Amino acid sequence: MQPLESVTFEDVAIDFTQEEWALLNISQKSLFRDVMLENISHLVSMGYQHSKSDVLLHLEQEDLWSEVSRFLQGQSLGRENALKEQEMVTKQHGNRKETSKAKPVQTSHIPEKPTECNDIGEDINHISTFSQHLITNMKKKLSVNKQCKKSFSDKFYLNQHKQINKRGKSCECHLCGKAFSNYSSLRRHEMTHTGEKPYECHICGNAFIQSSDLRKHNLTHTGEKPYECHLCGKAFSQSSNLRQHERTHTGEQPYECPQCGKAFSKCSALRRHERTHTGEKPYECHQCGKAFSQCSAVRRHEGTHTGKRILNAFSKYSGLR
DNA sequence: TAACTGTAGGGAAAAGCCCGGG
DNA sequence: CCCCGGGCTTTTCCCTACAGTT
Repeated sequence: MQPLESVTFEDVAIDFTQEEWALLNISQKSLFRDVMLENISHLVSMGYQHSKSDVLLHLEQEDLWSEVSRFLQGQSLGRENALKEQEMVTKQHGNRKETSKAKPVQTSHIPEKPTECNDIGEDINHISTFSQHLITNMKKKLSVNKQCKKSFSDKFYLNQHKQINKRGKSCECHLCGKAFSNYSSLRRHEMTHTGEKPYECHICGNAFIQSSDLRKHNLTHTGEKPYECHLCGKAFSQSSNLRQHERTHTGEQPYECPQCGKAFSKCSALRRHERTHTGEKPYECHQCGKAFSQCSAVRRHEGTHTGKRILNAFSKYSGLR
């Protein structure tokens, strides 16, 4: 059995820059706290010999550090060491910016701009959207770590798991935790995070991850519709669209509302229906602000404003009123 | 009764993503 | 490992019909 010291704090750490940290609200910081404490406790429970500097590099937030520090002291430090280390902590913490800079770049969240996430290559314009995005990624990482916790119950397996990860042969995405049947699938999936799209349409410039997606897209330029309904002869560019259409013949309704049991032939119809339960009205009239659950309902309603305007104008000029 | 609204059926186009086989 | 074809899922937009309400 391999010694356990191959496990490092990096393996379970989640990093935030100070800018990112500043964008989080209280509950988000609290979630971060929970995640970090949970991860540390997993390591400690497995006999991880933590070094404070390890931990410090990942915990740049002052208030969080004091909490983690107390936790670690309670968990595994002798009273003697605790005092010594607290000294060391204060020193390092005072220099944390330098320490942070000196650290090799291996963190997953170090955006160059506060509103750009390198994790998935997304540009996010709104601050609240960005912090929400950060927290989503954090939750994803938490779920990954939770999976690890399960598998790490066996120390031998933990080491195996680490070796596999080191070799990069795991078919599990390190960003979202999704598992794949083969390495190629994983590689392709990773493109969805990196934004890499090697197949570009020479007509409109749209790019795609897979060649088959580009081919599918090309049909929109050629107007080709190779899939024909054998019942009514209607043609479609994609087989799935034909299948969708065929449900109008078969009456198949595979999408069922969990609330009332009503069934629908397509997913979007169910989504739309579900808004009648939630009361969600995402579409708003530009003129009067009235909200509607369906886009087309707003458009129809907006027409009544236009109609009124025309009527008013007519009345004005015709002297009626 | 007409106007308006809520809701649902369905068409169309397009994209994202995964799997299995060659 | 890559390419390809096939398939599933989802999204967005649209038009329309029908029933209920004001």
